[in-house]
Amino acid sequence: MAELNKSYSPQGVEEKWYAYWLAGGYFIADPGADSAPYSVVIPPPNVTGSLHMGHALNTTLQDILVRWKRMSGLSVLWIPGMDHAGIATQNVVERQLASEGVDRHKLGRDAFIERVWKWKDEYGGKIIHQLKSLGASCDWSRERFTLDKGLSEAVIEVFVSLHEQGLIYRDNRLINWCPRCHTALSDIEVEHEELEGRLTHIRYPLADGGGHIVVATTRPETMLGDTAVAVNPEDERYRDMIGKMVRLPLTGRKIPVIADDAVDAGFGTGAVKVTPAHDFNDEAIAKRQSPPLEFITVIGPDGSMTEAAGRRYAGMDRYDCRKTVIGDLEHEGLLEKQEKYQHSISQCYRCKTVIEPLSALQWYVKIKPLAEEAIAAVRNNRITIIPKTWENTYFSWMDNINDWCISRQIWWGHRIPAWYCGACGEVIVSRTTPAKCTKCAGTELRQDEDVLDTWFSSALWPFSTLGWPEKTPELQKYYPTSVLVTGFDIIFFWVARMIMMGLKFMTEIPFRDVYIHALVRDASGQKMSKSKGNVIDPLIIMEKYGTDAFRFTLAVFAAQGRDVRFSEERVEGYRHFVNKLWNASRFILSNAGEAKLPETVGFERLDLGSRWIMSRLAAAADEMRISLEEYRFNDAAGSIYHFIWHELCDWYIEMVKPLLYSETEDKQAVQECLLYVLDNTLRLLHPFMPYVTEEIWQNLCEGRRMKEDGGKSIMIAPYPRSLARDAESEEEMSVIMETVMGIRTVRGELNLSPSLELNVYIRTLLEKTGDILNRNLIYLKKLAKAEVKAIGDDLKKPKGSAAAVRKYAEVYVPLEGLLNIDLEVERLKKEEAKADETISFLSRKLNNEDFLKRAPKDIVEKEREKFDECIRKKERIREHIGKLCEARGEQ
RNA sequence: AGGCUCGUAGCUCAGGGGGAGAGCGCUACCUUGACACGGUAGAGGUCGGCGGUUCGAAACCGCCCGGGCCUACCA
Repeated sequence: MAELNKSYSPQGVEEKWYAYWLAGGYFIADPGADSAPYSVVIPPPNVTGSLHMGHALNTTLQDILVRWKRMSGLSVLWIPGMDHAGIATQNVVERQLASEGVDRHKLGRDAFIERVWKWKDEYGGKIIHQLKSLGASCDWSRERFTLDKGLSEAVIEVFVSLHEQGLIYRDNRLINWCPRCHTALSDIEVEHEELEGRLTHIRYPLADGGGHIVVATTRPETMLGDTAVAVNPEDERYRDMIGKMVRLPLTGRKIPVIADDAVDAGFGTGAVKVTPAHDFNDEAIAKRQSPPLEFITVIGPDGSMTEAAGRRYAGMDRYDCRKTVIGDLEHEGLLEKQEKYQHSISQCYRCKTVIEPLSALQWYVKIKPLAEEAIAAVRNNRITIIPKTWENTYFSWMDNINDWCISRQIWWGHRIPAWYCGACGEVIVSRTTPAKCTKCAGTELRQDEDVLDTWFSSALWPFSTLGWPEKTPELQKYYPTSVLVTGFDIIFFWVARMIMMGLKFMTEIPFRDVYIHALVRDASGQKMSKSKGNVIDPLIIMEKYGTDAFRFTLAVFAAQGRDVRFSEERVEGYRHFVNKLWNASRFILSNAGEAKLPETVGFERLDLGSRWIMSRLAAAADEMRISLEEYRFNDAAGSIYHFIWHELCDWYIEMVKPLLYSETEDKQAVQECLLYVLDNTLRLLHPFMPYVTEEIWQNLCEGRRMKEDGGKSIMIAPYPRSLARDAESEEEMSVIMETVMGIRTVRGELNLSPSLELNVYIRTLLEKTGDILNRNLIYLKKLAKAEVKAIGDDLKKPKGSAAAVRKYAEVYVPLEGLLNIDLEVERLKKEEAKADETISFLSRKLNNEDFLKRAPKDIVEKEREKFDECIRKKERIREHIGKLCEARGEQ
């Protein structure tokens, strides 16, 4: 065996084992396997992306599940891949072009797309390497990209098929337009932000000269496109004006005063200017009127004013125009006032540019019929959302869902499979490029210039990545997938749409569970963002503390329903844990002698400590399994942490040292037990800390495996389960532990040197105690540095002794010559006071008739026992104090 | 405006009807042959406030205060 270094350093280790796993093909799924499937599709990161904390958490949690299931014997497939991120990627490449003084229109569509692919090959997919360094055990042989040939075919199939079923249609209405990205966006791609703006009050003179009507607006520049002023029909103030005309300032146009219920008489002046072409509300009002109001588009796709805005304003940027309009109104004496006003503005989720509602012809998915089934799937628990509280979010969105605008005016993406006939205007939607018009047989066909929303293709991800529409073995074996692990921010973008599409095209849910994990924030709870400058780069953390410590920290933080506040100190803390494990392993391996790693260890030949640690190992394994089954990653991590540090290291390793350093018959059994426990511990921990566990495990196995037939890697070693518990040794061990801690408390509280061996007398209070202690004196000697002088149930406390009073026993430490007795008296008085508090609390409770009558019997019984126990304890403490005072008097 | 969520040790957070837990930090002592990235013993908390339900509330319910988030077409 190679000598292990004194402390663990991850450098080199991580790369080595990742390469080893890849070479061994351990990540690769076998659809032909007999074992039950467990499959996960990664939420595909953007091709433009680089690893952030969110990815790190997301990937770590999936990897934990996947490694755990793989070790548990399931046929595991974890599909990785990336999303082509239409708008984001196009933006990146357009910026690149701009720096060369070119724009995409100059370049032309084909050349541009070629350029994006080139970019993708060169820079895209950085994140894939980063996922690998996190340890992600994805099946890279099945990596997919949303613009792959296969996935593109799936997209076309779905589009055409939905169109055939009347679920995709084309319509002209207001859309969310990003003037910078130059494309339409769906409702959920728009972010709302509360900002302080201004509410401008403008006078619109009545055309008949009889006064004016004041309207209030946050967007004065749109007045140039007003086609009405609306008031509430019930509003007495304006009732007479309905039907009259007003003169629209700065334009000379005359527009009517109309009535509409949507107007809130209590807001502003109670009169609203109506700009149907630039406001969603106004559009609705316009369409409700009969005849419908006119739409005048005064702002163009680039965010500047159109000719229709008037010669003075045409070509102006919309914000410059706002200033100009206000100035002009003021000049004409029509500006009533401007007041500060808090309101929310809509911005593009990619570039934060303020959205401009524009009227345009776009493609839509008719969503209600799809949503109904998707709602039902969650309602009937065919799909479980964990934590359950996110179901509310899902339902409330799905219940109020609007049709999905899926066309984007960009080039990078799946081009819409629709063609327009130049001769007759027919729209032909087709899986293949049509040769001639289906209506007039004209050959002058032009394909739609637009591409589909990126999310349209990612909605198909759970089955398109498995080969659909082909009937592949993968699809057969691994659909539906087992779980989707993701953040809440994309419940709408994906989860909901994946469910709709899965149900529609596979007639089956896409995943059984949806695990919604937290958002990673900075230490003060702020969302990490580049603009705030509070981003912590996971790669730097991994470099600094090691990937294992980082992953473990994420897992420990990942409690359900709460966001993660990331703090570097905790990563450091868990790096210490990695090092602790490393050193414990180092100890075990260097003290295992010639022992082989046994496949099982029989309890009968083991000492108490070994039986105890075996039982505790079993307990930890059970806890971890239950926790992982319920996606309680933090609890699973906590269990193994506690086991390794506070049971294996603090107690077991310490207590077997005397055995290992001597030549007793028990020695080999202990060595085997140590190896066995280490082996199982590493396997339990492996899903959380893949690298260090592999590194140690390989050292452990070298030359020590009884059989050489398996064990190439810990990642395919069986996950421990159903190990045997042993209640008796746990019970016995707790007697030892209590006793040891009693002696240590005396030592610590009285400040006796750790190197000083103490003479100890023990009075046993339970029948079994004496026997247990007598059989295990060696542990007391080692763990408490105590020489036990006498044990007995009628033992008298030696004069001038300190005492520790426990449930099973009282421990006496004669202090003669060790220190002054005053200190011990003081300490005991503190204990007495504590006991008094407990006694008074419990007696109040036990004197309460209602409690005795109504509380469950076993609780009452337990409280009574506690009370009795406490009374006895107090008596004993008093006794000790008395004796010490006596002794002091004699001194 | 609705909805969700959080408030527990100095800090970051678990827990959850039967007198409070972890990590880090802090104090004292300790270079004991795995580990000072360590060991032992401690200190430290009216579990945000007020009501209610209950024999019993930090936990369940209501209100309030204070954070955070998500939805929504009040111009």
